Amino acid sequence: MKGAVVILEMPTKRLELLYAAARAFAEQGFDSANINEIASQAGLGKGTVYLYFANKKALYLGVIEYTVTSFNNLADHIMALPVSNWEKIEQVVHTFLTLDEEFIPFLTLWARHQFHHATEFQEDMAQIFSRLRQPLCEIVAAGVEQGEFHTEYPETMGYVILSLLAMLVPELQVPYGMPTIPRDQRSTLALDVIRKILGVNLEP
Amino acid sequence: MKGAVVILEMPTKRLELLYAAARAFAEQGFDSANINEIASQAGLGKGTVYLYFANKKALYLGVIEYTVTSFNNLADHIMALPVSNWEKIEQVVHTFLTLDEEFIPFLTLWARHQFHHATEFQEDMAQIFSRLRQPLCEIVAAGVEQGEFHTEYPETMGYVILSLLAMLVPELQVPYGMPTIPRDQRSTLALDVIRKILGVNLEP
Amino acid sequence: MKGAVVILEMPTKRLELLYAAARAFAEQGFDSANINEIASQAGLGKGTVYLYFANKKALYLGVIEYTVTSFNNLADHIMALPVSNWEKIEQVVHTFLTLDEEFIPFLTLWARHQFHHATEFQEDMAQIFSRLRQPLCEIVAAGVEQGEFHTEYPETMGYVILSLLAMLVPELQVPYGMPTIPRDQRSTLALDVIRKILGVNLEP
Amino acid sequence: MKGAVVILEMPTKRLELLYAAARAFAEQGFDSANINEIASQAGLGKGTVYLYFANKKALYLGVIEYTVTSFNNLADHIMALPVSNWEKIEQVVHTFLTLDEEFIPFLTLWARHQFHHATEFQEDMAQIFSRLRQPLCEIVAAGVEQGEFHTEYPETMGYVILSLLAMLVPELQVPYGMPTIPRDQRSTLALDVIRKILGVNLEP
DNA sequence: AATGAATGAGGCTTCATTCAT
DNA sequence: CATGAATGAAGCCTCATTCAT
Repeated sequence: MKGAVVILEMPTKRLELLYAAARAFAEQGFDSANINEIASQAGLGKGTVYLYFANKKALYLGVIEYTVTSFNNLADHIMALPVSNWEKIEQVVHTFLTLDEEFIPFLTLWARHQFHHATEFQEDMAQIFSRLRQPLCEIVAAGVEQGEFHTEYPETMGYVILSLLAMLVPELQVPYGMPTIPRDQRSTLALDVIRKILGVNLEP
Repeated sequence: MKGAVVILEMPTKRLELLYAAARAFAEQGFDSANINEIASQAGLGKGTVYLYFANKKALYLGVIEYTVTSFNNLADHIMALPVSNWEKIEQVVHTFLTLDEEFIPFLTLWARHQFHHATEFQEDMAQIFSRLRQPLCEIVAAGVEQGEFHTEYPETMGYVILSLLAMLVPELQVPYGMPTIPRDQRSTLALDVIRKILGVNLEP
Repeated sequence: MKGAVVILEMPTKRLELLYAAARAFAEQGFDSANINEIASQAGLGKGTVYLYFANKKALYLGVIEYTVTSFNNLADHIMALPVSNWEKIEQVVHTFLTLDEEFIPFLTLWARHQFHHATEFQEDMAQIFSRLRQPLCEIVAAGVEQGEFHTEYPETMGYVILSLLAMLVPELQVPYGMPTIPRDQRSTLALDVIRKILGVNLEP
Repeated sequence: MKGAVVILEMPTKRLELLYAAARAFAEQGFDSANINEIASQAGLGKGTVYLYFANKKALYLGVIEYTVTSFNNLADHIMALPVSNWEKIEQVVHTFLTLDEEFIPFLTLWARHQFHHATEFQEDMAQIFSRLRQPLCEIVAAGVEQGEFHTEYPETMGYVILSLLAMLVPELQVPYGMPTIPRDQRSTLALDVIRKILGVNLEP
């Protein structure tokens, strides 16, 4: 339950609820997910959910909130490392592609909102997501400024790279569509493409 | 109602229903979309919907089916052009980035299922999506074979390019997040990145 | 279509409608029966039904009306025969147990209302059924008066006999429950029981 | 609520629901009966019905199930009495003709299915009704074997007697049709006819 | 006289939410 | 803090009925 990303302090029950809810929302979507089932999965009674969250929407937003905070913790950690921009990118890639399994539901929900226009609560989501750091954007921008990377649209490239990473996580992809790249080749592939996109010179 | 992509022959009522449904499903998702409202939007009574589609699910699948067929028509057209692989890619990029406005809802639904693990009817969706051509994958594969492009993962790169294009359509993005690239720079940006990814030599 | 009981003059289409409706109502009940299906069975379009009957209820009452009239025709015929009361009973038994197959649905509807408190339109039904002759009641009453039969409740015994006859028609019985008496023994059995009930002396 | 026939143990709410449902189904039939109204009659909210029964059909079958069990309890009691077959018949007649008023709806539903080919759920009904004891059939068969009664069709005569009893309960009859026999003469009349049918010698 | 496309009232059912314990 | 029995709003779907042709 406490993956590397979890630093937030909160009562265990609330956390269990967030994880159970994340699984349900990721698998079934907001409307189809069932409060009763989420409660059971969290080892709680149906009514108890309402002691922690005002209603279903608040629970959903709580999950998203937790996701953003967790991602930010990871980002903060990487951004504070005393390494080159390229090495930071390597860190982000590695971190993203080796996330703990029980964090996948949060990743799924994040991807749904980050890239493809999920329908729930645009306004509230915008507010929560405004707090989300985009380390790749920051790194690319810094790298461009320092002449390490070359691109005219640093921020956009940050998102393009993010999207690339998302495509390499099979759990984020539909069963049909893209072929699955073997686990051990994902980082290599990703870094290879990123290098091309950012015009990074191979070897000095 | 008849954008460039619409070639299918069908009763006007059914078509109006598909467009109204696509708008509703894209905006609100399957569960939240309201049959009654869709009917009204299509200028029909609630009950009339059921003359054309057996139930809400069938309506949803009908929309997806229509989307796939429309995309395939576009793909067929481009793939039949007697031009180089790179020029075909230019065609795909251009077509994708200038889709008719009333096709956007279909595009939204497509993206939701293509990239991010929508929860609706996985089995039925898989069957319908198995018919979807991926012209970019085909073009990249052909280009690699003919020495025009260079990559070790042609199919994956096809999807990466697709994802890149999706990111450049503001209607597919959440209001927060990625900055919007001006309309007239999108193709240039896209082609620039694609060239790098595929290792295409810049004309002298 | 024109069994022995049909004497009423009416347009063929209306008659076909009555027969189709009788089959549907008998098999599925008033609520479950489907106007569209009845129309098809009668070789008519859905809308045409409403040229002959104001609505579903009127169609149902039309069927009942037709049933009553048909039964009365049979009764009138038998009651006019110049034979003994016992021979009239034999006639009724014979007629009842050898009704034309296509009259069975009407028989079913009649039984449903005669004996067991069907729920539809009590008021209207009462009015229509008030026209129904009960030849067995009349015969028993006459027989008692003439010393041919012996019972203190002639009318009730008329209904008891009627009920007995209904029990001997397999199409009126549920698939579980009462055993089916072979066709050729039904009259014998019925007459035997009736004789006992009415205290008719065996042989002269 | 607890008539002589009620022995089953079950939550009060479920029982109230069964009684309210029985009344509604008996009066209006399966289709016309309204779940919302049944719930109100039982002093419950609409949604509560679904805590006890999966759907309308299950509620209906629940009522039938309860009916069969109740009847069987009565039958078991009578069949266990250490008295002659004729006295058992007297018991059945008495019991049948003095059933508690609030059991009448169950009686109505029973009669509808026992005798007249109700249209609801033939398959499920057959299964439930296969559990229904027919004490009259059993008694007649025993009586014939012991030389107490005389008939060639014991089982059929059991049903004939049952039908006779049903005719003597005014609540089972339509308002038109058979005349109502005064309450205090019903047993006498029934036993008189039964004696004749079964060839029982009149006491000297 | 005949049709069937279109309609919308009505009813079953689900499930988020409440609240007495 | 915890519970789950009870609720009723909301929405899908059916089908009798209408009406333009």
